[in-house]
Amino acid sequence: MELDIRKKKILAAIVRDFIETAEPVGSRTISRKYDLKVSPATIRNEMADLEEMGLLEQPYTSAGRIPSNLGYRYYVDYLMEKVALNNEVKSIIHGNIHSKIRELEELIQETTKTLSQITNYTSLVLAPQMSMGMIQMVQLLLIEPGKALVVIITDTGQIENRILDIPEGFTKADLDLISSVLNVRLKKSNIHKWDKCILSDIYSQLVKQQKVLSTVIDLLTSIYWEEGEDKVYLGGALNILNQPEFKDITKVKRLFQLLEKEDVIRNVLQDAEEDGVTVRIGDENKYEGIQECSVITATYKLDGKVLGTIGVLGPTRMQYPHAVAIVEFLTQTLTATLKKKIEDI
Amino acid sequence: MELDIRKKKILAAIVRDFIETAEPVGSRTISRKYDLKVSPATIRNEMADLEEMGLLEQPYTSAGRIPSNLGYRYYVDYLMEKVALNNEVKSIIHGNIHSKIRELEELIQETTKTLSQITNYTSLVLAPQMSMGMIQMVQLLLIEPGKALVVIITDTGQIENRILDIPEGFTKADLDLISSVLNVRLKKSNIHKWDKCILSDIYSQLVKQQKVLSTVIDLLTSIYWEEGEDKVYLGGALNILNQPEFKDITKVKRLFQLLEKEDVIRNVLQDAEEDGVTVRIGDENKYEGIQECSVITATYKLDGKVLGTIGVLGPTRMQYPHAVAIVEFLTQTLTATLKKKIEDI
DNA sequence: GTTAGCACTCTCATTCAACGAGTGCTAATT
DNA sequence: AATTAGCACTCGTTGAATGAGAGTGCTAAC
Repeated sequence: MELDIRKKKILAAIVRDFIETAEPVGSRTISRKYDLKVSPATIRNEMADLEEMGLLEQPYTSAGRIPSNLGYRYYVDYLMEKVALNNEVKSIIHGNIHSKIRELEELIQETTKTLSQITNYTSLVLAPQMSMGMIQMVQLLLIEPGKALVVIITDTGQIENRILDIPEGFTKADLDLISSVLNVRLKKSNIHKWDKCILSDIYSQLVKQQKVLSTVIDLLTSIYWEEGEDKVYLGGALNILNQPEFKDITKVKRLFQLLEKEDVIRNVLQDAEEDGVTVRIGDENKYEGIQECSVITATYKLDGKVLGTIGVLGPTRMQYPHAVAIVEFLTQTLTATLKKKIEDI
Repeated sequence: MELDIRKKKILAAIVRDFIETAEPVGSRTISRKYDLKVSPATIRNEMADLEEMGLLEQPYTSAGRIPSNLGYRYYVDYLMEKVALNNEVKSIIHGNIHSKIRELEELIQETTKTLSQITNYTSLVLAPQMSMGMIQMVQLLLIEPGKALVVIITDTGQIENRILDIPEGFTKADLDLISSVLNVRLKKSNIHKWDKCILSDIYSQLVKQQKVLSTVIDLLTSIYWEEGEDKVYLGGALNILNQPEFKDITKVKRLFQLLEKEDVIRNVLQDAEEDGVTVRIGDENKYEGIQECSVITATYKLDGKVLGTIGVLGPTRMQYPHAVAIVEFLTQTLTATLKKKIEDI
């Protein structure tokens, strides 16, 4: 859909004004507030065109216009200008999200809180349950024949446990041997930096226990990378109540009933594109209850691999430029912080 | 405050009617719906008296009456009759809360959910973080001189870890010895049933390690009894939105902002009396945001010791008899279920 | 192509009256 | 002395009428 320059300007003005005021925008307002150097009458004609194209809507005859979902989409795709975050916001983000936070869990909680606070929308975050520390100790224990318990202590003091199937014949001595070799080789090492060298070294020392060993190594890695499903974080749900479109309690209820379900949030977030910021406007969302809302998402990464997603949820009448900028900046900060943490260790 | 029989009847009728309809109750309604065999005029006189005593209020001149907080209090203390729960409700409770649920955590979650479901109010539950299982394995590991890790596996598959200070001189061999003795003696035993006999037996076998041993035993016990602060559970928060008194979004917001804070819920619940059902009506509650609400609480126990508290929160215009009955029955069921579980093990 | 002018539409807030539910008081009744 | 019928009065609610205001769409002029 190609629009001439003036139509673009008018559409942008209407979207901006409506986002700001939540009131239908009239031709007069536009020609007064945004200096388009044309009379209201001209703007009216253009608005009629834009409505015909499906970019604008009229709540009722002879009210002002409001953007349709398509209108928002056009605005987000072609009209919206990138805003620069002011330094205050940046410093809040940097103050809250920094590499001194030791565990991923905490980092994510902080992110969730920060995101909802600075956007004034509801924040959604998806994160793997992953530990960031390095190994301080590994110990394999025989629980019963064929079953071993692997205990890992990280330098952050976290203790992780896993139960492992082992060959029936394995004795306590075998496990102790594996434990001691692993301890010597892996102690104080960052699991994200293990390389072929270290690993083959270990394998050569434990030829006999090779099979169990590889399972244990997999296990150690898996503890750091993922344990079960990604966890969902929700912040600032009450911010929704500040939006005039949610002064009706039944809408609030419908939305909250959705947000109560972790699956829903998970699905919403997994809808994000791998790169860049994704904006889902109104009925572009799959769930009925959030089709009066927009969701802005982006992923954060570690070693080029997508770790999780952050997002904000607000009314379709959302401060897109601002929210997009924040989501973008926050994922970048998060990605950078994670990278720094891994390197620091 | 002593009331004559007729006044009591009238007060009870007004409270009941208002709880049901949420509309101010008039003299006519009472004489029609509740057969008091007196005319509206008489009832009017009585109502004027009751208002003077502070038990009733008039929203505005010549509207009907509604109960004041004091009126509810009188109703709850003297007028309300115990209702018997119908079998359907009982069987739902018994279906959800039973001794086959292995872990306390799960039992409590189920309780929270059930409570909000059958009352249609918001449920609040306070529970210790305590494990119900018996020990399958105990192992002490040397992390570094002076520090040991205690790993406990319960029969429910839960794994618990604690770090323990030990004398510097303690060797791996010492710890292994303690581990093996504990394992032999405590395996498959229910920690809630340990008696002097078993313990002194263990102590006699480990004279040398006595000091560490007693720490370990304390530790084992403490894992089962408490680890840090009691945990707060919240269920059916959205039920609040069904109440006509919360059709105003600002009230909803104020309340939700309170319920977001675990401390608040903890305080509200810790306000419960140790025995029986406690009802806090309106401004009897300490927090301003819930002074338009009532909270009904009761404690559940294990071995005569209070373990935690359950409660429901609703508008002051609450189905007191029903809610009290449910809270009472649910704590009894919970207490009985816990007892049964301990015995069964 | 743009704009001024104007009639028209629709919402919103206000006013007003009628209504109804309910009270409080008085006087009559039991 | 307690109860009740009767009645005037109060106050919120409802619905209709009204006018103001915002904004449109169309036409004709620029």
